[in-house]
Amino acid sequence: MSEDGSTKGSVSDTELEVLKVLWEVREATVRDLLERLNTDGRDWAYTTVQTLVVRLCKKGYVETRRQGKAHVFSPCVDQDELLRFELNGLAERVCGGKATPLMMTLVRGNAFTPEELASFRRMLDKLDDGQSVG
Amino acid sequence: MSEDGSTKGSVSDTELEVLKVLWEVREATVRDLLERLNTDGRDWAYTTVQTLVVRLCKKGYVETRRQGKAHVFSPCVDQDELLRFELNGLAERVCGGKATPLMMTLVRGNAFTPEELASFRRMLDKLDDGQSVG
DNA sequence: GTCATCCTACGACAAATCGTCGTATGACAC
DNA sequence: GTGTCATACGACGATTTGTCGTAGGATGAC
Repeated sequence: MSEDGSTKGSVSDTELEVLKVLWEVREATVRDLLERLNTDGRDWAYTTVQTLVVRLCKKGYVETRRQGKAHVFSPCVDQDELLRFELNGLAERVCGGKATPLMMTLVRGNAFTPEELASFRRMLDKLDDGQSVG
Repeated sequence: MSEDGSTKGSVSDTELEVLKVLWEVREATVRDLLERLNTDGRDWAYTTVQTLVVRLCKKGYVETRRQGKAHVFSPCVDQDELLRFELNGLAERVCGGKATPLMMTLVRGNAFTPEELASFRRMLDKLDDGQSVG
C-alpha cells in the first residue's frame, strides 16, 4: 500500500519523539538517540529506543544501514512529508479528500502574524503564475 | 482539559461515520442512525451504533436529550470545529504548536484551482482589515 | 583465553483503543 | 400478558502503545 513496500502506518507520540531527534541530527545509532532523548527527566532504556526506531523503520519513516557492527538510522521522511501524510489523511477522513476546508479552518482559526499572512500571499502569487513553489 | 468537562479524545473511524450522519441530519435517535448507516453493504447491529454514539457523547462531540422514552443525539461539534481540533493537535505534535508549517505544506502540496486560490486570497484580505472572518 | 562491554534480534506484557455485539431490563401498546 | 422497542451495561478479541528483559554474537583489554 506504500511506494516503498513499508506499511506507513501512523506515528505514535513516542515514535515521533525519536523521529524529531533524527530530523535534527540527520543520522544516529540507537545509543546516540538514547543520549539525545534521555534528558529533562526522561530515562528510557536502551531497548525502548531500539524498539521505537525499529518500529519507525517498519512503518517506513526511517531507514537504516550498517556501519560496522552497529546500525545507523536516518529519516527517510522529513517533517514536511509527514505533515503531508497527516494532512491528506485528515482531509480524507473528514472532508472526503478535499483540502480546501483545512485551509479555511487553518486561516480562520489561527492568529497569524502580518508577516505570516504576507508570506502566504506571496505563496499564492507564485502559485498563480508559476505553479511550482520552491 | 476541555471547556465542557468532557474528555474530547480522538474520533475513531467508525465514530466519525456516525458523526458525519449527525452533521447531515442535525439530530437522530439510535434507530435513525442505524437506518442511515446500514446501506452499501454495511450491516451494523443496533447496539453497535448505540455504542458508537455513546462513545461520541463521552468524548464530547455529541450531546443528547431525552425525547419521551428515547434519546435524541445531536452533534455539539461541527466539521469545522473537529478540523480545528485535529489541526491544532497536529501542529502541537509535529510543529511545536506552530500552524504556519501546516499552511505551507497544504498550499505547496495540493493542486488548488484558481477559484480556490482566489477564495484564500479573499480570506486573507478579510483577515487583514477585519480580523474576524465570517 | 576469558571477561566485560556493546550491539542486535526477538519477544513479552500490561494498558488502552477499536470494532462489534449480547443480554438484561424496563416501559408501552394492543 | 405478550411483543416491541429503547436503554444500560458489559464483554471480547484484535491491534496499538509504551516499556522493557534476555539471549547471544562480536570485540577489545588484560
